[in-house]
Amino acid sequence: MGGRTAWVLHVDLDQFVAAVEVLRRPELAGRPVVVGGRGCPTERGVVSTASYEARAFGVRSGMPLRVAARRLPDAVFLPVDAAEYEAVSDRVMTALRSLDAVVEVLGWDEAFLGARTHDPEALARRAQDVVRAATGLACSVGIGDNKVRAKIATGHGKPAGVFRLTAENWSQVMGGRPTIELWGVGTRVSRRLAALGVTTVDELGSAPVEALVEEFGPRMGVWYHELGQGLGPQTVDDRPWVPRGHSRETTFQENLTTPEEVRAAVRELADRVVRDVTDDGRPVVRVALKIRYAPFVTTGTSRTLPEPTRDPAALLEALTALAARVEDREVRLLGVRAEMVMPDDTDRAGRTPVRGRI
DNA sequence: TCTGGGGTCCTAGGACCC
DNA sequence: TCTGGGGTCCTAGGACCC
Repeated sequence: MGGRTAWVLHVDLDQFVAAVEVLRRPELAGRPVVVGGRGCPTERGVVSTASYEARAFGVRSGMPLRVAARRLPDAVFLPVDAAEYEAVSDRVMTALRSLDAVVEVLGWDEAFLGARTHDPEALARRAQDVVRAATGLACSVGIGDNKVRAKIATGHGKPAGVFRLTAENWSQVMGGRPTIELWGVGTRVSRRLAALGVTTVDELGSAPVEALVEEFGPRMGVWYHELGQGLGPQTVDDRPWVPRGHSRETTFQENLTTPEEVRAAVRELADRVVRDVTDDGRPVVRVALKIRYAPFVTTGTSRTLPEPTRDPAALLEALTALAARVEDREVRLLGVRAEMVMPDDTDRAGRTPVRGRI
């Protein structure tokens, strides 16, 4: 089919978690809905997703629930129901797979589509149609000549729209914007860039790569330089994601104060992680414990096992042994993690250094 | 304002080996 | 005796994403 060009589309559900809640409680439509934690706005926890009505009052993802409740006492506060979002997400992805495109799942509410077509906008509209037909949910679609541009384009299409971002309009659309609007640049990196005199996307793209490498290292320095030019990977990969590990963590509503409490909590988390890796089926190579001391100081400790093992008793022993390294101070959070052997055919080479698949 | 939970990947320094 | 350079593994910490 000569002439068809390769496109990357990025599909992103609009206010996914809040929209799913409204879907099963239609009476909430039009009301400010805030989903987060256990749904109790006086507890420790943050906003997972706020509906557009709640966002109008300044409520944002990541905001402490207590702050959200102060801004918007009349909002509907709901607990996170991961099982429900996963089920709806499965229907979304199944709908997308009915299209003539390669589908790479990025998380509950996001996917890349790879396709060769004359009319990417038509494919985008079809994606919106099949998702709406299957679930009743709206999504936005970014169209790009690579993943970076497609992903960033989506934000310009929200809500429920389609936006195209390619080499042609990259500089016009993004050139004057702050670096933090790039996918993979957060507050820390944008601040370090500003210290180098780089504040806009165009400035990042034209900065000397040596200076970026000196500041951020050989991989990240080069990656940021390319990001500034809108360059990025083009390959959409539909192979199922293989997790590197499993972890469980909890923030305690009241800080733990004794070693006995810490041991018991680690034990409980370790039980769950051992169940998770047993379900997964691969041997564990490394175990780790994350500790957040009061008021908010995070640290960690880890150990590579003498040899990979699937034995639940040995894993439990290795995980709980890490608890002995916790200092005798008030503990706000504990987290337990196990990393597994990766199958031989997992190619790390050439992978995007953009993190966070889920 | 007072900061979740589940992830991934990168960097740096020290240990150890050749 | 005083000292190189490179490679790999381990651990801790940092940053980012959804």
